[in-house]
Amino acid sequence: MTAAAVQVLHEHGYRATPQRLLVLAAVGELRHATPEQILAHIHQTSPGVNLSTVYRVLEVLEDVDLVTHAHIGSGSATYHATDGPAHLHFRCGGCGRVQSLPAIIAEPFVQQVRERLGFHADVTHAGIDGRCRECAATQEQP
Amino acid sequence: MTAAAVQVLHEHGYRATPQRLLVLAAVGELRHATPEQILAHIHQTSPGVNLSTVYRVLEVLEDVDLVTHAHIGSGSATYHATDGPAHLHFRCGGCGRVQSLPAIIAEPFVQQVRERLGFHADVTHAGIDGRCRECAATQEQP
DNA sequence: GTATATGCAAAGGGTTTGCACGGTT
DNA sequence: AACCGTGCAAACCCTTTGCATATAC
Repeated sequence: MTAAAVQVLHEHGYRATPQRLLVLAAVGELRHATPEQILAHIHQTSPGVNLSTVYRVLEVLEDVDLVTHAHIGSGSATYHATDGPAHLHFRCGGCGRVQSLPAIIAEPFVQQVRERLGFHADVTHAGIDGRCRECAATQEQP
Repeated sequence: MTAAAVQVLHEHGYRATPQRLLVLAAVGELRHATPEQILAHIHQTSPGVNLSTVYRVLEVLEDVDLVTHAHIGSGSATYHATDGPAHLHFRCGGCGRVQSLPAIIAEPFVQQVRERLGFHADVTHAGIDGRCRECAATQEQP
């Protein structure tokens, strides 16, 4: 898969640098990671990489559609690979855990919004806040 | 209504200061305003008010449930009064306009998420990105 | 060899905090 | 009169940017 990524980068006129492949690998392994988390993961094996590089690399990887980000909660954006089908992000305000569901389940909703406002909603871009089963049960506060 | 707000503040042990009433009024008039926008509005009549006060006041007003905020797009949170029924926010990535719909239309979706994950989704807290009718038609880029 | 990426450090926006003064109760 | 709330300034986090060096092509 890393070979495929090199391919994609080249096709878009980008160079395949170690940092770019490291970030891509980290995103793939972590699923839903912030830039800081990605850097921390990379530092376990490659301590030299810089945070600003992670930001710049993520921009490139989004441009070539290997990665997307979603705004979840109030903190940093979280990045994830665009390998599988589009999905929604549910972030628990109690424990911070992020769960996913295929984006298709929101289709009736998206359809209704389009009918009523003419608005084309991208439900994958923003995470949805709430409480996971466990935290809802234990009434934890955020 | 400002008298009612004074009442609510007092009930929660907060003082009814001019700044708090100014912020509440601004939020009511502006609908969907960022802290900066709220401050700008207030400065038209009361130039002395400080931005950090706006932040602190918004925190208080949220605590007593006179105001809520939603994260829309990548910028600052936007605040709005909790007078009407809960609603969803749709932000156009083309023109930046924010439209609303009653939150009830998302109930089937919320229900389905609860069934499949046990997750209690708060769909009002995060704005939904997309394209409004006009911008979707003209294919504008963000 | 050349243009692009990186590391570093500094700047930038938005938000929070410490402190002394001022205002509400 | 007591205490809470404000203004101001500085600190803070996250993200972006300028520049010289390093590196993929």
